[in-house]
Amino acid sequence: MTSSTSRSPDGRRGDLFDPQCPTRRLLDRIGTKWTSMAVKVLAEASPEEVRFAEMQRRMTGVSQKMLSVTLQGLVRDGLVGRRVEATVPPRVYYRLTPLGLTLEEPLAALRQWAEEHMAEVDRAQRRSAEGEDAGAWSRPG
Amino acid sequence: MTSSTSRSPDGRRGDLFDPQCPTRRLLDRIGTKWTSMAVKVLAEASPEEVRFAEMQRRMTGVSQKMLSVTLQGLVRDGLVGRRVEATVPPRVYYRLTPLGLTLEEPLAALRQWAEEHMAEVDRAQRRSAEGEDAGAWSRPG
DNA sequence: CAGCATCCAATTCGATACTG
DNA sequence: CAGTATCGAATTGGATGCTG
Repeated sequence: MTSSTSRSPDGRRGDLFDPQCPTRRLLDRIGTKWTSMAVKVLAEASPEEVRFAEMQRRMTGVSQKMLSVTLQGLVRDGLVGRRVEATVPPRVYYRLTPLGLTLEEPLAALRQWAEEHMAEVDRAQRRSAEGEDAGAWSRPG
Repeated sequence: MTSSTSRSPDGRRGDLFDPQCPTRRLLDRIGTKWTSMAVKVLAEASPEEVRFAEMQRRMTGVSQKMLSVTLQGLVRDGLVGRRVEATVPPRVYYRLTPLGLTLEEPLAALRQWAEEHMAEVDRAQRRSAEGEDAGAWSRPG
């Protein structure tokens, strides 16, 4: 109800195919390289907090900048909470909010799908790579 | 099948933090702009097939090129099947494979989350935009 | 320690033109 | 109709240097 659906060029219903659509926006977000990984790290620790450096350690390959950007986005979205200890040097802790925890559920389902089925995807890819004609879904037996 | 998490070859933490990891690869894929929307369109039609032009019509804003690239990826992954009618002009039909249908389930869960919670995300964003100090996750009243 | 600013490389996307 | 090819724009990601 935030914005009353922008008009599609062909005037069709503004389902989820506008850039404004929640699903679209969510997928845009979790599609960014490090977001879902950050959520997972925080979910695993939950309800414990995790410090910035610790997160970077667990998210192999993430740069300081990208972790920072990613967490900022999650905090802005209300999915992650941020707590600063004003010590020297400062310590910053993150953890999932209750809202973030609810997101972890469908995200975990997606991970499970990946672990169960990506091998099959790999096989399909290999078949395609071999120039299999793949007459479609009715394979000549 | 579930508990045998994919371990990295080097036997490290083995979790899902290598680029090779299935989850990572899946998220990379569904994170691309049009993939999940294409899956949704095909899922809605399933088990009926959908023609190329019809898909483009339903996916407002997608260009021919991007739809083509998106569908090629899905076909290569074994998530979508493709059938060509050798007429003139030719007709090409797409539909989800059984594997693709199983992906639609967790994807639908994600969409549902988005529809239920993105309004809350919007509110959080607005609060952030107003320069709320946000002393952390313990908010007063 | 945590994070910002800047610059640069890589990828993604879209518009356009062309083909069978 | 359903693509392919190509180019340029926009977005994204990564490395580095600097700050409190």
